[in-house]
Amino acid sequence: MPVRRHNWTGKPDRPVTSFISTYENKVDKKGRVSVPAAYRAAIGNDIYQGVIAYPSLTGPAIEGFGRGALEELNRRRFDQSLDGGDFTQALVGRSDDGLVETIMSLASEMPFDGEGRIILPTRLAEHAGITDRATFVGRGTRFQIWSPKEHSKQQMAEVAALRAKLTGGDAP
Amino acid sequence: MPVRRHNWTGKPDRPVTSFISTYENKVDKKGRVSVPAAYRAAIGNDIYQGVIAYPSLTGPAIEGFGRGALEELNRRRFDQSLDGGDFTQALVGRSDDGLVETIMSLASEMPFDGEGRIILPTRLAEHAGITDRATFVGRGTRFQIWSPKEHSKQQMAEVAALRAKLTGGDAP
DNA sequence: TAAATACCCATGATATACCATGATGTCCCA
DNA sequence: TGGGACATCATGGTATATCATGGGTATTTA
Repeated sequence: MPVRRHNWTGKPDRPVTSFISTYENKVDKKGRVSVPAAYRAAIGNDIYQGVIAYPSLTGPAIEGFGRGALEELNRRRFDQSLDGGDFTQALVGRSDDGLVETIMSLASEMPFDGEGRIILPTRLAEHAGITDRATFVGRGTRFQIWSPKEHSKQQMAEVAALRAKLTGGDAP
Repeated sequence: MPVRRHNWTGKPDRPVTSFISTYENKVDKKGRVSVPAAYRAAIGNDIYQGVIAYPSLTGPAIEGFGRGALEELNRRRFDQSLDGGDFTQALVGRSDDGLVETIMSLASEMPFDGEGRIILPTRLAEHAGITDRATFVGRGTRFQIWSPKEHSKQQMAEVAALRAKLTGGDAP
């Protein structure tokens, strides 16, 4: 059993690995989905082999991270509150920081099985409307999981908006 | 694959490489194309030996650059949100950052094989109308891949526009 | 004890690594 | 300066490893 250890040296010892491209995978009747191998490689250096996920607050999707990124975020949040002398926040949190804390409470750990699959918790799957297929969407520093149908709608909207912005206005 | 990952010291260990000139290469029936040796040399200092590409949002072409550039971009994005104390952005992204996030989802990683070739994903090839030949076009900090036919049209249009601007009068 | 989860092995499809070859370009020396 | 030796490059094909997927069985949890 791997011991949980953390790197407290202060600087990340790995790149913020990039999640790119989109993949559509099958959800079997046990609720398992393969995380795309490219994503696993990006997470691969984490001690904890799995992903952290929580329901997106802006749409019917699941947001996913490697555990390393999440801990990096929390560590820096903690450090910052100490550096600012706000020990109260470090200990009990502060109300106007509620968004991050709410997200933490909504997050789930989803460990890989031997083949690199995860089990989508029903709560998350329902939020994203995922039944038999799941679309993994790279967003650079994190990734999302969509139902293929919702995602194709979303992607068309995104691309259309960007194209309008690039061609409609005076593009650089 | 025991390839050592990026040590990510933070500063780029390579100059801003330049992609110049135009090359037309063959696409074999497996979808492989040789990346021009000159481009490979420009990317060569990257630890990741390959290119990142995504469909151009403004035309039938593929945009490409080295992977190192991508990691640098994402690392900065992540660090900035953390350093700026905007932890929410690190978690859910921000709407005005949509360009980067959409491109990440559209992008593909294309590693070199032993001979310096890449495999054009069908989605990208179709977007650019590439079938059996591909034209690599250097654009300075990045490059593009066109179907030869589309490219010659595009190039004629570009040259004509330039000529008009230069001869037709003094441009603004 | 039933249900849910973790662990193990199997398999077809596909992508990757590896090897081979001709053509073109470069360099060096007479 | 001519020409040959050599290196590099683009290209083609085949063997191998990896990946996504499926299912069975042990093991934990309620």
